[in-house]
Amino acid sequence: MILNNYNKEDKILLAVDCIIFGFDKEQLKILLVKRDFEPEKGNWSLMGGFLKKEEDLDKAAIRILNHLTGLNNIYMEQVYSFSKVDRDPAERTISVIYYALIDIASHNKELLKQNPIHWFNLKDAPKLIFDHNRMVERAMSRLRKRALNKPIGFELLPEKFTMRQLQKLYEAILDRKLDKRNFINKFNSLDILIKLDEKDMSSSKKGAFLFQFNEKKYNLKVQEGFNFKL
Amino acid sequence: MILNNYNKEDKILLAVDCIIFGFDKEQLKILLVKRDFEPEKGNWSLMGGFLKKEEDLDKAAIRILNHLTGLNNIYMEQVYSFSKVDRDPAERTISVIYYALIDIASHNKELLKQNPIHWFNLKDAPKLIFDHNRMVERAMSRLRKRALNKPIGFELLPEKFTMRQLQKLYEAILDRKLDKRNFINKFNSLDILIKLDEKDMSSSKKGAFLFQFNEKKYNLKVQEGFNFKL
DNA sequence: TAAATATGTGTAATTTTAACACTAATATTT
DNA sequence: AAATATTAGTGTTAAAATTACACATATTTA
Repeated sequence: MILNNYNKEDKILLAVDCIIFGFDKEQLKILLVKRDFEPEKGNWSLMGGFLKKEEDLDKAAIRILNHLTGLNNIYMEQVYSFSKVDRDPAERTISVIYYALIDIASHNKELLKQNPIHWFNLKDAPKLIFDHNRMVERAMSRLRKRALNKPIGFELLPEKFTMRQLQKLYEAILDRKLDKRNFINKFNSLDILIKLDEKDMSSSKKGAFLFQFNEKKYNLKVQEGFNFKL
Repeated sequence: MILNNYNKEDKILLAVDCIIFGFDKEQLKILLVKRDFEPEKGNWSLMGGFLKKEEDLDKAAIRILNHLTGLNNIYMEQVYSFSKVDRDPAERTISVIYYALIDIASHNKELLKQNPIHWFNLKDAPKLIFDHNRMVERAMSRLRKRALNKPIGFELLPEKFTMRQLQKLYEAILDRKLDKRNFINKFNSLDILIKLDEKDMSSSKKGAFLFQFNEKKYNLKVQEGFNFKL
């Protein structure tokens, strides 16, 4: 009745496109690539590639990210599949999008090797090929939801960070100012940060204490039913 | 650099599987189909089909739902893509899942025409083929999120409903008891229901007032920044 | 030693959520 | 005709969460 004969069915190209978010002290950024073949040669694009027969989508996303940036062990998450018939004028292609989160500072060396890729501030990213701008929007909205429901600094900040950096990150993702005291109070009440003795002296004369995520404690609490909620 | 040559790439079968949720006074249900071909012939399965070259995923989901149930104008939403290499032993297939919401009572005539399909209570649904049980779980978790962030009765209830029915629906989706008075107070404060003069006499001697969603008002409020939050 | 700069801290008011129990209407039974 | 059984309908109070808000501290540089 349903899938009665696999052989008759259409087979289709399946692309994976990656929305790579990075954070660098102040601004939320996105990594784009200059496309070097037709159609749309020379225009800015997300990083993409095609799914191979012998890999699943998660693997493909990891492979594509790694191939284009050299990066490994990056947090990625599937977001949505785009499938308008004419979305790619060259050929019918479905694109499954993934977003990635990167702490720019601690990965910049690897990245800089690569040629035609560039970090843009999310706010002034250029027009992208095909439906890629809409993909970015959707990934962004997913990122926003995630930020409210899971701690996000694990991936998008250096291992040690100041409260102010953490706050800036949340402000960038949520795109609104947060109150300094309320933010700190809130995070303290969640009790998933470790305050270090070290200070970061780069941002002020007084210096600011560094913190770390207590991932172990966080995971334990989650197991016990804890629900992060900013 | 990236997608350098479309022709070299693998093309793959793309399935769409539908998780069809229904509600019937008390219970959240799911519509399943008995598979009538190999592999897994005779076992219960989600409704599925393959994407055709000339349609996008949303269209395919609508077509599949309609073909198997006769239903039209049903709310559907894309959830996630499943892609494990060996998920379908017959052939490499990616499956994009959609969930649908149906008011069972007002559609049962159309549905009953169809042969090997059956409503199961979600709680005692059978083991399904392939990764379909995991698909149901994921769709369910998406439905739960949606219920907390958007009014859901538009699709899963008859046009006119009692407060008690609405509450039962939310209880079924969220899988926990809610307090009657708090629930009503909350919904009243949202101010998106119309209280009718009519009563439903089927559930009690006293009768219960019927309500309707005020979709126009709801949409207006959303435009003005209103955020439904149960 | 004065000025400049970013850090760090607590309380009170407001809003939201959660807990909770009785009366009303009416059909059915005795 | 009265008693009973059943679901509908309604408000208040306590607790918790969120928001708003201002000044002293440490240190470098002028």
